[in-house]
Amino acid sequence: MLLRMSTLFLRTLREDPADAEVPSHKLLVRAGYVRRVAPGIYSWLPLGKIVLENVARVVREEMNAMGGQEVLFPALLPRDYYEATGRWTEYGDTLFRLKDRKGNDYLLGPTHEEMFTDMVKGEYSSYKDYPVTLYQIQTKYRDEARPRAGILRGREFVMKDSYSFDLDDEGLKRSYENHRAAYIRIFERLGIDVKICFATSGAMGGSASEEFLAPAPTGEDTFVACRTCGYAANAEAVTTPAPEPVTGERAALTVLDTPGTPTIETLVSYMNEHHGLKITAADTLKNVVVKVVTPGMKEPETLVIGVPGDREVDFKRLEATLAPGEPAIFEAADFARHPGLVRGYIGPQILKELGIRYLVDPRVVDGSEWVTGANEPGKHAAHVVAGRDFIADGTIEAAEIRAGDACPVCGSDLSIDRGIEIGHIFQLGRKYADAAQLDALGPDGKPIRITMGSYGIGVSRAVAVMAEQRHDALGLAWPREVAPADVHIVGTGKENQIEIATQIAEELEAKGLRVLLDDRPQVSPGVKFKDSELLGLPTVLIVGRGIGNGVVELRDRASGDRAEIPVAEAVQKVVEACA
RNA sequence: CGGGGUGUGGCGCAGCUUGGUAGCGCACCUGCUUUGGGAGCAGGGGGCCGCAGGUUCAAAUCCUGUCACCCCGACCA
Repeated sequence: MLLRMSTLFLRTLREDPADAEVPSHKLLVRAGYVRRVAPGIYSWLPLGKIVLENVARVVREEMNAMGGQEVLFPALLPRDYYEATGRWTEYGDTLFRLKDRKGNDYLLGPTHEEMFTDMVKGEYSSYKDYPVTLYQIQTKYRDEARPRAGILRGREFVMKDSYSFDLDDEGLKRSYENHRAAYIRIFERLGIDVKICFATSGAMGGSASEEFLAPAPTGEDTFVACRTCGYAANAEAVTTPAPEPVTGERAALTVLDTPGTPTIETLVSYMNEHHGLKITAADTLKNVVVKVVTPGMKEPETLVIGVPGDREVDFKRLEATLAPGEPAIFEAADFARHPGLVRGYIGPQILKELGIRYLVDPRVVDGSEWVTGANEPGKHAAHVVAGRDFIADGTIEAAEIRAGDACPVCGSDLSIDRGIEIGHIFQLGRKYADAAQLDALGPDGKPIRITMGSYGIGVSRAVAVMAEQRHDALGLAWPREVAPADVHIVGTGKENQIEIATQIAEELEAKGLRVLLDDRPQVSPGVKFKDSELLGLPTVLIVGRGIGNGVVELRDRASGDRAEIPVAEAVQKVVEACA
């Protein structure tokens, strides 16, 4: 492959586009890889298209190697497939819906569980056929409430999704592990740094689930990691280790006057100043009321969450643990309907009486002692002991997490970072097989319900992730495997440099290298250098002023290393550099 | 959906307060010069100022409405 910039359809921009915030968006647009068409919808120009295809190629090779078979479903789908699983309605506004000329409903596929399941059901019927893994690389459509960050999160994106179909749980586990191993290889080849994190399975349902998060400051997901034992988890899925229960004699519950202390902060300082206590926010028990709407339930449930007073309730974590129930803030009107709940002075002591479910942070173990509300305006209670003065209905992971929190596996300090979800694998189980009645006929003539796994990789997102993880002030720096070409040859000067550069380029092409040649006449060296850095090919060869002395310059984009080498050795040296 | 902001040649922006014949940089075209860090000089092409209505002798500018887009939060490969 030899691309000549004199004819290449490419225009780089000197300035960042006005709508770009994140590095990948700015650079991919400036370097002429993509152009925006509509919110969250982008076109791929020649160089970008090559990168995208390279990513897809790597994914395809590894999926085939692990035994996957590629298929392709339409992006345009009729409604009825999604009606059976209830997702026509469940998916809500995120689904792109349209009608054909007859007025029938169609949709643009946001994901294809139904199609895969249906296809397998249509073709396979014996236990002898299983297991099987199918995948596709397809454009997906999701009408996101707010697309952002360019390619990183569009409404149209390319995704590899695969599904494993197994006869039993052990088989599913095997398929899952195979995918996990394949994903590790894929991201290694793509040069994407990933952290494999325990995850919640969210709207898809299912059990075991891990996310591949690419650490990046611009990431939308928060995850914790333990340097000591390697534990890593999405913030939504982190578990809090419970301390040992506390035993022994305890002071009796005491109700104290604490006028004007509806917040933890005011409570702590009042207690310390007026009641001679020495407490911090962590010694208080904060009780947050929410109402939970569960699909299928008429009335929202009133629920009280107890967390240590120095921590906020993290709504994202709360939602993840309550799913499919949806928590909402308890408003003034709700308090009005529950006179037993005194805003700012709620204590768990009376919740049983009120018939309100009470869930606590795992740190609130039996025997732990707290300062909390006394269920009267201007009054709090001290020496409130869990298990004695109140009994919680269970624990809940809803408190915010912090750097330094204890690792649930080994107890070391956890760090917190942000990452981009680039892959997700999970054991779906039998949800879709149940909906589709997907069975195999067993050796005993009885049907076996198939169990499925679901595995995704954001292919177009991977392009943005690489840009996010591998760039500097000057531009992009692609890993070789996906770069638009192996080497960028720049010919600059008023003598015969371009001719020589072209010769070298042709020789390298003959040796099987992918070459980008800057043979633009009348373009100043500065422009060519800037472009080479912006475009970010891994190896750059400059055929310039050194030609008089018989030397050219070899550069490594990522490291910045430069070396002068004799022209005669240029081809050989480039081949070595690109090996 | 809540909050903030912006719509002016392909891209980035000024002009709007105080109405008066639309401007700058990049990109593009022509010529000459230049050639190792986004070149210089000269000349040139390209814009129903988001859309609709209104006020006015006159609207990019003022008023009303409307649409779109961007950014921050709740949802997600």
